[in-house]
Order: sequence, then C-alpha cells, then structure tokens
Amino acid sequence: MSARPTTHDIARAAGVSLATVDRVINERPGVKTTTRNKVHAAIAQLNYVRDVSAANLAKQRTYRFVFALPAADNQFMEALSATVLDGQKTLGLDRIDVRTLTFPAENPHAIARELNALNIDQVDGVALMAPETPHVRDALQRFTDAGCPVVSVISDLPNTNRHHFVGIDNVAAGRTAAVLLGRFTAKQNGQVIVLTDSMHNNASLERRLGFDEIMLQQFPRLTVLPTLETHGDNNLLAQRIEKTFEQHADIVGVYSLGPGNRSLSNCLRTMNLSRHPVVIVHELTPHTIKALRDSSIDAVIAQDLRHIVRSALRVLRAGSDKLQFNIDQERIRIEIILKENLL
Amino acid sequence: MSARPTTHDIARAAGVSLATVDRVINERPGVKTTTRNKVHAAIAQLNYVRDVSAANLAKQRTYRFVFALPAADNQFMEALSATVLDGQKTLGLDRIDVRTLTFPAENPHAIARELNALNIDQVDGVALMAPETPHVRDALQRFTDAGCPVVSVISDLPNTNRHHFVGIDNVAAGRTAAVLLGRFTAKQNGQVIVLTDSMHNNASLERRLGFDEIMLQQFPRLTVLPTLETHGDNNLLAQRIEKTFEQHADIVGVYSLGPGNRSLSNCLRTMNLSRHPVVIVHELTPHTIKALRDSSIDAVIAQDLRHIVRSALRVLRAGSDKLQFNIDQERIRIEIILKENLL
DNA sequence: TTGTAGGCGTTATCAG
DNA sequence: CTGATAACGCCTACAA
Repeated sequence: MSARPTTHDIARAAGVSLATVDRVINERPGVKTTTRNKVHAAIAQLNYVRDVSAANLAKQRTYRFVFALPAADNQFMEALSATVLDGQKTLGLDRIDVRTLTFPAENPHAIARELNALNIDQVDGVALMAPETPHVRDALQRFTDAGCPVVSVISDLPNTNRHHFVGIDNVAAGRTAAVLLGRFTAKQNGQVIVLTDSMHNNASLERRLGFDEIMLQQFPRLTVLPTLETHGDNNLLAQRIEKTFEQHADIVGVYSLGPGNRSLSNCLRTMNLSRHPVVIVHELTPHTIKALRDSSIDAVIAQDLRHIVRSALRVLRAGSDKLQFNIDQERIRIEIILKENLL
Repeated sequence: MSARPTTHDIARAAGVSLATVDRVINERPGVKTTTRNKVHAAIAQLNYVRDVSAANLAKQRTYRFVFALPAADNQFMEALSATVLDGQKTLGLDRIDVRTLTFPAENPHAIARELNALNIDQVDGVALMAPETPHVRDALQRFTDAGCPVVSVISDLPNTNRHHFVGIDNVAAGRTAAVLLGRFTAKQNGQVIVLTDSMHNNASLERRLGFDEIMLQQFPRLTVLPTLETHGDNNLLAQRIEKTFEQHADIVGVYSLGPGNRSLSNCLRTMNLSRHPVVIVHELTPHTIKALRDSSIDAVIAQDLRHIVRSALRVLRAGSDKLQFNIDQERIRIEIILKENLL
C-alpha cells in the first residue's frame, strides 16, 4: 500500500542526514555509536530495505561475469551458447556484463589455461560447464580463494568448492528415464542399451546411477547393458550399436545419457529394425524435437536452458554481493517431454 | 570494454535533446519522423541499450493490477492464491501493486459484482480465473472497452475479448494424460474413469477433448467412460466412483480433470481394490505430491504457478504500456511429474 | 563526527 | 514538435 521507505525517510525519522544514513547502511566508519543506533532503530521501525538497483546505479557498478563453455559441437551446446548470448542482451541490461569463454570440448587443459589468464579483480563471478580435472580444480580454487563466486552448470564439479551447482539432479533424471523406459516397454522382457560420449562426465555418471537403481528395483525383466562410450565418434557409435543388436536378440530400449542423439537416430533408422525399441534421450534440441514428432524418440528428459542461465547469473550476482539466495527458487526442474506436451 | 552509451550520448550524436531521445526510445508520439530516424540511427550506431534499472527508478509509475480468483476451496486454489500473494512481495518491488479479489467459487455473480464495483481508472489491468458467464463477460467488457488489459488465467474465457490467456494448452494436456495413461496401463484392456467437478469449465472440457482424441486413435483397447461430474461434493464423488467400479469389471485407469483429488484418493483407498488402476491427475499440490510419493497417483500434469502469475503480470504490464509482448516467452509448459522428478 | 551538493541513467513536467 | 529541468533512491566527494 504505502510506498517503500527510502533513505530520506530514515534520515528524517532518525534526525540525521542522508550521508549518515548511508554510512550506517554500508557500515562505513566514522559514525558515533549513539547515532548509529538511532539510524538502526529507524531502519527497523520503518522496515527499510535498500533499493539495490538504485544503489548499483549510483555506484556505477556492473557485474562482470564469465561464462565458460565447451565449444559447441552438438545441438545442445549450440542451444546453450545461444541462450547465454541471448542472456547477454536480456539481462545484460541489468548491469551484468557476461563474457563467454569457449574451449575445445576435448581439451580441458585449455579451459584451465584460459581461466588462469583472467585477471581476478576484473571478474565478479564465473559460471562454467567443464569436466572436473585437477587443472580445472586449481584454476577454480584461485577464484574461490579470492572470494569470487563460481557456479558449475549442467554438470557438477563436486570436488571443488564451487558455490553452487545450477542444473538438474542427474541421479533423479536417470531414475526418471528408467521409469519411463520401464513403463513404456510395457511387459516386454529384453535388454536395454545405454550410451553416452564419455563416462568421465559427472552428469552421465549420475544419470546411469539413477537409471540402474530403478531398473534393478522395479524392472527386473529388463537387462541393462554396460554403457557404450562413443567419444563423440559417430562411426564408433554406429558400430557399437549394431554389434550390440547382433549380440542381443531382444533389445527393447535405448537410453542415451548425453550427446550423440542425431547419430543414434541415424543408426537406428538405417538398421531398419522390425521392432522399434523405446528410445529415451536427454535435452530438447531441433533434432530431438523432430524425433519426438515423428515418434522415433519416445521421451526426452530436459532442463530449461533459459532458467539455467538466468539462475546461474542470479546466483553469481548474489554471491558477488555477498547476499544469500533462495535455494528453492534456483532449483532446476527435470522436465519430461513427449510428443504431446512439446512446446 | 568502453562504458555503455547513455541517452546523453545518443542525444549528442543525434543532435537532439534528452527528452526527444526518451520519446523515441519509448515510442511516445509527437516526434517528427526525420528526427526519430536520426535518433534510431544514433542508437544503432552506438549500440545503445537502455538501462532498465535506471528506467524503473525514474518511472515512479506503479502498475495497479487486480487478480480475481475463486476462494480457495482446494489445495490447488490455495497454492494459486499463495503464489499471487507471494508475487505481491517479489515483484511488488518492481513497482507492481497487486490487489486480490476473491469470490465464492460457486457464485460467479459475485465476481461480476466485484468487478463492476471497481473504479476503472484506478486499475491498470485485470487477471482472473472465473467461469465464463454472461455477467462475467459484461463485467470484463467494461475493462477492455476502457483499454484496460484483461488476461484469463488457468482456464480460458474464449468468448470474451480478453487480451491473452495465461495457462497451458488444455487440449494438449488432455492428450498428454492420455498417452501416459495408455502407456502406463501396458497392454491391459478395460475401462477408464474420467472425472471432474464440472464440465462447465473450459479447462475440463478441453482436457477431455484431447484425452478422447488420443484414446480413440492410439488405445482402442481402453474404453473411456462418460465424465463423472462431482460438483465439489465428496460424497457424490465416492458414490459415483464406487458405482462405476461395480458396473465395470476391468477399470484400469482413472483420469481426474480437475479438483477433487483428495476425495478421489480417499475413495480409492477405502475401496481397497485388488488391482490398482493407473491414476493421472492435474496440478501439483501437497496432496498430489504425497500421493506421487506413495505411488497412489502415477503421474501429475502440472503447470508452474509461479510462471503463470509472473506471466500474467508481465502481459498486463505490457498491455498497460500498450506494448507488444513476446508470445513465445509467455507460453506455459505442460509439465509431467512422476515420483522420480518431483521437485 | 556530521552535513551539503552533485551525479548515476532514465523518465516526467513543464514551457517554448 | 522539441528542449530544459527536476525528480527517482542511493552513493561519493568535499566541506563544516
């Protein structure tokens, strides 16, 4: 109803000047304890909360964040990069400067080097998606030691002291995939193929974990085969899949933990199977959307990239201001997408 | 790296005053086309982006919106009200004043009366969830005629000229429920119960439509029974469900289109069935969350209330400023929630 | 130790 | 149609 109180109101109520109020609010030295108390009393009484954007405007403060991502070598990474770029415009207007750093997906040393090259007091926060290697860990340590917030995105870096992880609970995502696969295969017995580019990736690891957990518990009629690692090699992927189909007569499901869904689709199509397995993959991309539409993929487990980018930026901003953030509000949902609820 | 250009820079570059730049930027009338072009050129050239926080600071404008909802008589409505209240604080600091109007759920006349009692030039926008009755239609007409934006929420009012509908595509939601129910019932034959409080409700109607569409197409092994309308009467609900179970030997699924999920759960529990039907309901509430956890509900079709409230407010704000809004960005997702991807 | 005056980038209100 | 000028809420000199 009534407008928010301002520093003016506090000043008046406390019988002091604006500058003094400011000093108290920002815990600057040079204020008598008694007047400080008066101000605090007024603040409490009027229920004052300072207008951060006005403060930032006055301070000319801009947040300088770095977003480090592997170079896009698939549609998902393309979408993620695009979302970050888009965020640069959308939220870039909130006094947030986002600088993107890309590194060759297969060379985590590169990202460590790039991070090390950054001047720490020109950076207010780092968001990154990267594999957890010792080099990366060390590079991040430098930031966290300097009080510069770091968030991991999409795939966590559990053995670093990143301030937060922004992404889905990948174990739960694996469980979700398992339930869908189990129920969608109806009462059939048979084998399930699991594949990803690399199990050196935290997200893949956790997804497999959750997947196995549910499969063992609830769907003993299905046998989950060892994970096929494709290392981004489409031919290798095709070879391994075909070989697996030769070795097992009753493959009823395929769960793709990571990238490579276009190759997977191609491979399955060219094999021209008489019975189509239930296919569950991760991430909404132009390809997976199309595949949902033509029913060559049965379900997609997704995470909203816009949410992720915004959340990462919000968390970094909070960290940079040494403020708490509402952890519930930053939780990323595991989305289940079928043909019917696309869009 | 160099600082962002400001309106001053634009003004200087275009050889006009601050005020003119502002007029152009905010698409206000009263600027010669030639000067407007000059300003636009300067904006493009200097790559100007306006500082939203400064803008908001300067705009002491507060939007006065009304949110009209039926009184909470179930957990979903409670959650919705709570979300609106919460929005009052969260976005309330974005210079948005939200006033809530509640009316007895069973008495749509009341809401029409309350809307009519509002002074139109003290309101900048109306969001409402209400049944579409002639009274409501007339009441809304008064607002839209006055150029005051109106958005329908959750359940659409297609025969009014509300500016926008904020909620899920309920036909698609019905289709989604159908696919899940169909696949989750595996290969079983049998009947499916559909129930809701009232089919006078647009959302229920559309959901049933989509549900039937898929059922007929894809699951001929299942017979969908006529919708049971419970009119919010728990005893009636229990009676009808029990009777239906007596009349049909192979009920394998239940789809609840609307409220009444607690009663449904109670009823099913007390019937102590030997074979549990697949149960699919709408909306995440404390009850449905609990029921997902204990597996008495198999899937929930949900919509994110926070998104809905925020979207409604954004759309109203755009309408109130006579601006376009990005319709893609305001699309509400149909969420599928299982036990595994809760939270 | 405290207060005054000016500015941050934008918008609003007047005149012209 | 256009341009000064004063806000908005806060911070930072500098002066007292």
